[in-house]
Amino acid sequence: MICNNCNPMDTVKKLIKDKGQRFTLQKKEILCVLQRKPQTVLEIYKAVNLKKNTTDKVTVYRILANFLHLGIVNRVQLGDKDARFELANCSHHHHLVCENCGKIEDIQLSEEILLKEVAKKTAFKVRSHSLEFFGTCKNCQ
Amino acid sequence: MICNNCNPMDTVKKLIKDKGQRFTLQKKEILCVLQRKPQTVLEIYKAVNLKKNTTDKVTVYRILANFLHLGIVNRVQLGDKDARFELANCSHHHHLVCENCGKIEDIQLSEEILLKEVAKKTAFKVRSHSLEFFGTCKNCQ
DNA sequence: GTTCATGCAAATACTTTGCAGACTA
DNA sequence: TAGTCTGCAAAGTATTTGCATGAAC
Repeated sequence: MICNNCNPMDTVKKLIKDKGQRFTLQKKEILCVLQRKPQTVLEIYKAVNLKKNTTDKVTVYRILANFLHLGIVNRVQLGDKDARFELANCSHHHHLVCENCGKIEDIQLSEEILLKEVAKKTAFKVRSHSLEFFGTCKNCQ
Repeated sequence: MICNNCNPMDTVKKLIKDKGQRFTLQKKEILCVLQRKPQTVLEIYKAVNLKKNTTDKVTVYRILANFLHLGIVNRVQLGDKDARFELANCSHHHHLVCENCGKIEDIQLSEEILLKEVAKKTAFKVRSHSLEFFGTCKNCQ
């Protein structure tokens, strides 16, 4: 959806407008916040309202649901209870979640071997997969 | 914790008793239900009360929290919103989640290669990982 | 100006806590 | 019988819905 090689903001703006929807201040701010890392609804809500109150929590829920539907964001589950949202980049990647400081790093792996293994072992047709690692980051060791 | 080669019920009973806790009817029923597949709190609650009402929803929450703490169950996130609980078997495995019928199959893979790749690429120390596949099962194709 | 999106209030759903009575060992 | 566990009630969070006002185009 959103490619690393192009400006996410412009790509998303076009996508939204093409659907006959409005590109509002609130959507812009949430996109901006999401550029940093995968975040929970609460984290996004707080980040957006850090300087001045611009966005209601209900609006965050609604915009995220909308973005999810349009494929602008992905929902990821990183061990803990609540889901996180991250920009849907072209490049497929996985996460390294530090159990000590909560830092989330991205990593790209060659998992084709595993996909082949699944294909060989079962009749299940894989559409997507999620792979997350939990442990301690460099700083926390 | 609970090994495939031994009777889960007896193993768990011993584990609970060793901690000075009671092995109640409610715990027994929840264990029985979990033997089938990973399930959400609501699914477990309904399954347990299918024949006759024996267990309050609050009790399901409490027992699951207790089991989680004792390592009797694991919490797994399979794409959808709510967490599922499954018996913690000796054998590490992953899941094939059918997006059509919701069926969940277990699969064992040789993922050492990926763990080595992570070790080579970063300084992150991996303690555990989760790997789930989403797609369509044999029946739904 | 038209239409969609947001904010507020309130409803609904999910999860946790407190306490008295019931049950396990 | 002692001490833990459960059920019920209620509090605390999280998420969704309805509707009038405000913003985008």
